[in-house]
Amino acid sequence: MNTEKTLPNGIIIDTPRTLGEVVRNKRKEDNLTQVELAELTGVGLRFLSELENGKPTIQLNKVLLVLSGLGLKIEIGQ
Amino acid sequence: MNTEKTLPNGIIIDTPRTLGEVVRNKRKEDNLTQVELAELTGVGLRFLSELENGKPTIQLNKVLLVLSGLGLKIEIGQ
DNA sequence: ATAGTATCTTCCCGAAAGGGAATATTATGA
DNA sequence: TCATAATATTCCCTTTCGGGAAGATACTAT
Repeated sequence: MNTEKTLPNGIIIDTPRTLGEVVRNKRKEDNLTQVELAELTGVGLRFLSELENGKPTIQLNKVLLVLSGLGLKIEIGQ
Repeated sequence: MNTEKTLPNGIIIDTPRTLGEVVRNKRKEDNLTQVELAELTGVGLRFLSELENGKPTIQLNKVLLVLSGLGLKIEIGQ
């Protein structure tokens, strides 16, 4: 996992795998199962499993749903 | 509470449409056509057009390719 | 305004990949 | 070990992607 932080609480997402690790870590911090998070965010269990395992070809809107449900913000900059 | 809309040098991505706007603006700043950016990043012209227009169901890895090609970083935080 | 040009969007096709629901596997605890 | 919870994977149908080309807009100069 990429633990480099450029800003407080900000993690650079360079690959789908990094994204998956961020999601899994936050979900566990929040003491949620995949089933609970899936229901909370309106995505399927399979999707969530694949997201956390770094599948590259998942759809953007569902990623945004999950991040939003976890209270995470996504930011783009130089 | 945090009333900041963005973190330093960053734009919060809340929807696919916002992402599309960021990509289009950066591409134009760099004086690239869609054809040029598509070739540069290895995605199709149609994909790039759909990305810039906010299509929700595009694939994550291709988004990352385009952002990387534009020299943009993606970051996740609270 | 009009012509001409550059750029962007949309259509078709086949191949590849996505998603939900169901099933299988793995991890955890008594 | 065995039962249960949690996670990963399979089945089947739908959707996306790239490529090429046509259609639609935008831009520029006269």
